[in-house]
Amino acid sequence: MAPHAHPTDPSDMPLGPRQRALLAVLQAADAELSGQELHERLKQASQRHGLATVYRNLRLLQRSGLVRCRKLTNGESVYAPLERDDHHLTCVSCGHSEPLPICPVATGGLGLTKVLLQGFKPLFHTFEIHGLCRSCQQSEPLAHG
Amino acid sequence: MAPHAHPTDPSDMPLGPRQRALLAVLQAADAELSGQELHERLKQASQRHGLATVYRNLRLLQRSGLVRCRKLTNGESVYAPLERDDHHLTCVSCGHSEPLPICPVATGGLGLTKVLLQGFKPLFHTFEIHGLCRSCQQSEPLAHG
DNA sequence: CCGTATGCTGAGAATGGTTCTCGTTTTAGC
DNA sequence: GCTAAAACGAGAACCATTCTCAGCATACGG
Ligand SMILES: [Mn+2]
Ligand SMILES: [Mn+2]
Ligand SMILES: [Zn+2]
Ligand SMILES: [Zn+2]
Repeated sequence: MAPHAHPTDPSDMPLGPRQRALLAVLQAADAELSGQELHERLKQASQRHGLATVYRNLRLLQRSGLVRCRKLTNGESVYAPLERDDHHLTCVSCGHSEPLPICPVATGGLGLTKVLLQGFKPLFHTFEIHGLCRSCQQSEPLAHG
Repeated sequence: MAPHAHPTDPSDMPLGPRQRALLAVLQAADAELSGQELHERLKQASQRHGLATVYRNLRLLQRSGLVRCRKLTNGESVYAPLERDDHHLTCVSCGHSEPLPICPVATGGLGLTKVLLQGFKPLFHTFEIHGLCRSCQQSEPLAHG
C-alpha cells in the first residue's frame, strides 16, 4: 500500500492493485454488475481474483465512497461506480425491472440539510419504485394464489 | 378496524384469514418486521402459520398493494403496511441505520408523470441514503476486523 | 350425501449469494 | 535477507428464502 496519504479523506484513500482492477471493470461496464459477474469478468481479464477477495474489496471500495451497491429483489447485490446515478421501476409480480430516468436527489427538491443528517456523511442513495408492470396488470387480477 | 369499506383499490381482492392475520400483525407493529419476526409473532398470537405460508402470503399482499418490502444490507427483507412511509440513513461501514424524516415522493417535487411510468402501476417506493455514520468517520480511516 | 377438482398449508429439504476460516502468499520495514 | 503484518483464496459455513409434495379444506355438480 502507498506509504503516505491523509486519513479520513476517502478520495485520498490509496487503492491496492486489485481494488483498482475491480473499479476499472465496473467503470468499463455499461450496467451494474453483481459480485459473481465481476469475478467472472476479472477471470477473463487475466486478473484472477478469489471470490472472497472480490467481495472483500467491494466492501472496502464502498466504505471509500468509490462504489455503490443495491440489492435486487432476488437477493443479489449489484455494484456500480459511485458517480453513476440510476434508478428503476421494478414489478413486484414478475420481477422485471426497467430504468427510471429520474433522481430525487439530483433534482435538488429535497431538504437534505445538515441538521437532518446530524453528522452522517452521505455517500450514495437508492431510489426504486415498485409496482405492477403493464403485462402483470393485464394478467389475472391476482389469482388468489 | 371496520371489516370492510376499504375505499382504496379498484381490484377488491378478498383476503384470506391468514393474510388478514398477517396484515394485522404488521399494522400493530411499530416498525418494519422481517419474515421471521412475523412468523414468531403469529406463533405468540395463537395463529400458528408455517414459515412457507408467511412468506407466500407476504408475496401476495405485496402484489395486492397492501404491504411493502425493503431489503436490509444484511440480506433480510422487512415488511410494513403500504401506507407507512419511512426512509433511513444507513452506514456502509457498521450497518447502523436510523430514520430519515424525508420522503422524495411525498414532497411532490418529482416529475413522476404518466409518460415516465409508461403503463407501470406504482405501488410503493424505497429511498435510502448510505454513507458513514459519525462514529465510523472518526474511527480508523479504513479499519476492517 | 359421494366424487372430483382445485387450491391452501406446512415440515423439511434445497437453494444460492455472501461471508467466514485459516493456512499460504505477498508486502512493508528494517 | 529476515520478520511482522496485511492481503489472498479455496472451500466450508451461513442463513433467509424458496421449493417440494403429501395432506387437508372447500366448492359444486350429480
Ligand atoms: Mn439518484
Ligand atoms: Mn416515501
Ligand atoms: Zn410484471
Ligand atoms: Zn457506522
